[in-house]
Amino acid sequence: MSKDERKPESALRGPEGRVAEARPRNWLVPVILLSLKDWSSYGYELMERASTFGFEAMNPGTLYRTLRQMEKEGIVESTWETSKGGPARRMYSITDAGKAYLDFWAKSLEQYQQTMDTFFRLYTGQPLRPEKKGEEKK
Amino acid sequence: MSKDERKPESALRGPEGRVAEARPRNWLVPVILLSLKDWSSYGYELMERASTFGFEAMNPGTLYRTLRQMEKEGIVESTWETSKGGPARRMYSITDAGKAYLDFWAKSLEQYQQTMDTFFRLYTGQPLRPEKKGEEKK
DNA sequence: GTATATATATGTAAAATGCACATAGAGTAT
DNA sequence: ATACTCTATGTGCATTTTACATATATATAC
Repeated sequence: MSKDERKPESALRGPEGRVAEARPRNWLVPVILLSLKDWSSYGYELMERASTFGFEAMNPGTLYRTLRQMEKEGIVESTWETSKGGPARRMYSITDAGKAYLDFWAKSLEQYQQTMDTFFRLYTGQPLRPEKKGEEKK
Repeated sequence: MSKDERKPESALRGPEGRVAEARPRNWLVPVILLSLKDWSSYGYELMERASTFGFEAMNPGTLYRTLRQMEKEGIVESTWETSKGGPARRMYSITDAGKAYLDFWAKSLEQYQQTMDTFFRLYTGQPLRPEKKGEEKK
């Protein structure tokens, strides 16, 4: 990735100028963990792989900072790799705690997919009916 | 909803204490708009309805602030309703701009779902394979 | 009258994200 | 040799989003 081909990552905006992009929060962490689950890797490479998940506009600062934070939390660990040509790389690998976290996250994701399905059904289909005065819950 | 049965809204945390919730950012706005699309409503009621979308732990402060902000942006509008018993309610209804915004958001949400599907397929199924040195893209 | 449910709101802090910039090794062209 | 580019990692600061604690007021039930 050459230094000037980075796309601007300013968020999409809807008709009213408000940000209208369904981006998950904390998405970056699970993406990194999933990547590291099978092959250890380093920041620069992870950045490129992240595009697979729609993270094309990934910003280096955020990625590197997140990696360091994740290491502090014990879900990844790193060592310097100086053997290959070019600048040294900090090679990251996932820890057992990291795997556990990823599993946990995946479960949470399942739940959220259901929630979004509900949203869509209501959006495209039958309207959301509120209780009337006489039939309040309990 | 009585004053003390509010659940703590601290986010779900994974094994390492890290937040593990696949909720998209700014989720609240489309949820409100979808609710208002069919029936005008007010904050307190919206809060209860929001639970339908997995917003059980919605916090009043955030909701009311968001509603005011949305009004400033012109995607909802409000009037005071004093006719009914109890404290006055600020009744909100969706504007045309709000409908447009909701449509816009829904499109973005579809993309988001695809991204999550991809994530899930990679998580459960075939591993994510990085290019090896000899076979770089292009 | 005082406790409770209803209803709206603000002030402040913390967390997440974005943007701009800084640094440096190694290879390639001039 | 030196300038340029690609690779690679990072920091500082601002903004946006979300969370937490708390304040206020009206009506009804006891």
